[in-house]
Amino acid sequence: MNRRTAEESKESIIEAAVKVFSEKGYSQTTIREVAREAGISVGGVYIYFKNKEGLYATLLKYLLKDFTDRTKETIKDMSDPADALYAFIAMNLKYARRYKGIIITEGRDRGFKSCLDVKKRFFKKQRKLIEDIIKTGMTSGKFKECNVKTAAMVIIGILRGFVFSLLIDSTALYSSGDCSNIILNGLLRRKE
Amino acid sequence: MNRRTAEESKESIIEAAVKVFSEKGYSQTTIREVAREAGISVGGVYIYFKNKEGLYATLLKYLLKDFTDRTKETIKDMSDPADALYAFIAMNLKYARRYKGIIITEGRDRGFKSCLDVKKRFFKKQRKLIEDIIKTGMTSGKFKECNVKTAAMVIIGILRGFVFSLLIDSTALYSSGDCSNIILNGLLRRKE
Amino acid sequence: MNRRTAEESKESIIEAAVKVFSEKGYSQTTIREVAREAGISVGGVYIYFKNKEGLYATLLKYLLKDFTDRTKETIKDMSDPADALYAFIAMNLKYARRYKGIIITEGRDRGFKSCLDVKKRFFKKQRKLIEDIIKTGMTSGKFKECNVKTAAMVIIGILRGFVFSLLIDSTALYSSGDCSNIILNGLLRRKE
Amino acid sequence: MNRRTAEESKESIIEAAVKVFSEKGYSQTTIREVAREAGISVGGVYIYFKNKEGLYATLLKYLLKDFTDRTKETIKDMSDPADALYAFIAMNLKYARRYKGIIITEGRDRGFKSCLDVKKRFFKKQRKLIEDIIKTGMTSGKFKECNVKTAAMVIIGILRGFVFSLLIDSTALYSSGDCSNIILNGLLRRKE
DNA sequence: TATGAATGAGGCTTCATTCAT
DNA sequence: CATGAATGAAGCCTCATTCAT
Repeated sequence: MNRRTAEESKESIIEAAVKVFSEKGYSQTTIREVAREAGISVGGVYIYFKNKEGLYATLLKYLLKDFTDRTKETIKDMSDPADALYAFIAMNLKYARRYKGIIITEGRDRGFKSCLDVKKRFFKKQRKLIEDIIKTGMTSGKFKECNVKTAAMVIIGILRGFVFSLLIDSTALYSSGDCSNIILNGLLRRKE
Repeated sequence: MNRRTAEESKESIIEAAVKVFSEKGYSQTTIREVAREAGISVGGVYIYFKNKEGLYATLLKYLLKDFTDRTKETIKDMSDPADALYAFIAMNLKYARRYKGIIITEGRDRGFKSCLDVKKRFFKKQRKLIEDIIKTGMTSGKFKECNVKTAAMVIIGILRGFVFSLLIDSTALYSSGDCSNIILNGLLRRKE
Repeated sequence: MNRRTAEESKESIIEAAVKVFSEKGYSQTTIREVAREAGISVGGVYIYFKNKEGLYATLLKYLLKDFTDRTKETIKDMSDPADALYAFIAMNLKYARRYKGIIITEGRDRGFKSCLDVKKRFFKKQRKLIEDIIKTGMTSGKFKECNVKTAAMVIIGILRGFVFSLLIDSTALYSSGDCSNIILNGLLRRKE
Repeated sequence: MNRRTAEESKESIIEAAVKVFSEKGYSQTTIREVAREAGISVGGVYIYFKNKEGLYATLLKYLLKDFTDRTKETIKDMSDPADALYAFIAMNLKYARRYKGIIITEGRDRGFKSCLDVKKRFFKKQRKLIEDIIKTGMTSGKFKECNVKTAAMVIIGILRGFVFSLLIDSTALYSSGDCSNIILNGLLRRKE
């Protein structure tokens, strides 16, 4: 009846879930809709995932790992920290647009330990990436001295904020360039 | 049986709703719980509000207006734009901590036109406030020349991001001071 | 729409539950059917009972208490222990016929601590009643010396067995008289 | 892939089913679990059995026949009816402990005509065995005169009750000896 | 206005059974 | 024969909303 292998089915469910959760958020996503989108029956979803939360956690892991990998790959060979930061930001904004419903998650998933852990680990990795960029910038003299950890958190905050803004306006907001520019230069006039 | 006036009842419902929605987010909040918190019956809520969405929209209006008013009041007499920006940021972070469940809202409320409009209007006002600060800074020569609108949006993004970060770590993150510092000075070393 | 008071509704649900559980046993009873039998909606059942298990536990308590009370009342004034034992047995068989599906419960409810506790307490009371009868009989010299506790348990076993037999044959089996006779006299011929 | 013959597979399924049904009862037993226990696939079960009910009926037949055979074998050469009755009771209690989940069956299987028939036939055989013992006892003058059929049913009831008691207390109850003693001697003091 | 019992649609999940391989 | 992915009906439970009092 169905020609797919188990692996294919599981993947199609994850992909469907990415799509639906991303559009609707956790609470508003129904298993039925994920199943329909994946071309499988409702019961079929439960062959591969323990329950809704388990599906969501798996999807998160899958998505965030993919994102981290791509980001690392992109940044890897950049020597100029400003370029790297720019690339990092661009990458984030791109992903954010696509997966806003997942990145920004609603209240309920605070209760899902499995999801929280995945996210925390992800954000730790992200912060590490930014911290490395900033450190490199400081070492090379291109960035000024600052508290690396704090700076990294602020930048992550900026990016998160972007995602949230998308949920409200959904139209293009500031571009990666504008964003990077402010982060790099600040608002204050240089005394020169 | 109940001594409250209609106005009092309505207000107590809104206050209860602020509390509960803020803690649990939209989907996880039940009318029953709001009613209990407000000391009114379930049916009573529907006397004052058409439905859950209507209650939420009203609450948003109430909360965001209150916030805008307070912010304006705080900033009003500050002459130094850096101070004003700092105050603005501090105010935001404080509110964010308190009302994270409402500020960050889940997928579903994208579907609530009434809510979206309220939020859009609020963010427009907020942006206006920041833009004014930046303009003042630029006029006075304290801030460098930049695209005011974009800068304002980026700052708002930073603040939104902070709220979201709260939902994940819930522990203190960066302080208002750290945040302001980066926004004002940027990461790049000044050539001097 | 519905003129019943809350108490009436709750009672009608319990009565419906007694009927349905008794006919079908726990697993095969659906909340929907209980609700229909009680003339209430499915959701209505959950106003009064936390869940299926809770409804079952309540029903058990209700039914078993009623039974214990009636039994005590019946036995109370009987001076002849043989008469009392006979009455006790008759009472049991009568109830058993009516509530076989509840008295004999299936595997699953072994997992319901709340139910088990109710049943254990019930059986303890029952045993106590029989033990008192036997003791009285022994004191008066009408019953021979024996291990009271064991004898009581055996008698309870006999009665339980009767219920179970009903589930298989459902037709009348042995009468209370036959049953009492064997318990009282045993099979062995008296040496005289 | 699988080296078993058809017969071996079928047997391993029955044995697995005996184990699982006995532990969990009919409703709580899933075909999946039986299959896993039997080391066969879910679909494999349906090769040998029409459906869950069919498997259960077969299992019953298998189990009860085995029991009847062993009981007959045990009793066969006993000349003293009291000894035989004692052996019969001991045998029953032993089996009951092991297969309580099957002996005591939940509501649903009342609907399974196939199962009912199997059980009825089994109980008829059991009763026949007891009746023979009692008759022998009466003929030899060891047992007093009584209604053989009724006495047999009461004894069966006692044994059934024992099984049910196990489901509630699960701890040891009365021993075969205690049980036999009461059945043989009754409670009433002999006038001597 | 106020109450809160009642409704019923809809969500999550399980599981006996089927069927393509 | 055997596999196990897939199906889909059905069960439990929740909750926004209504309405008789």
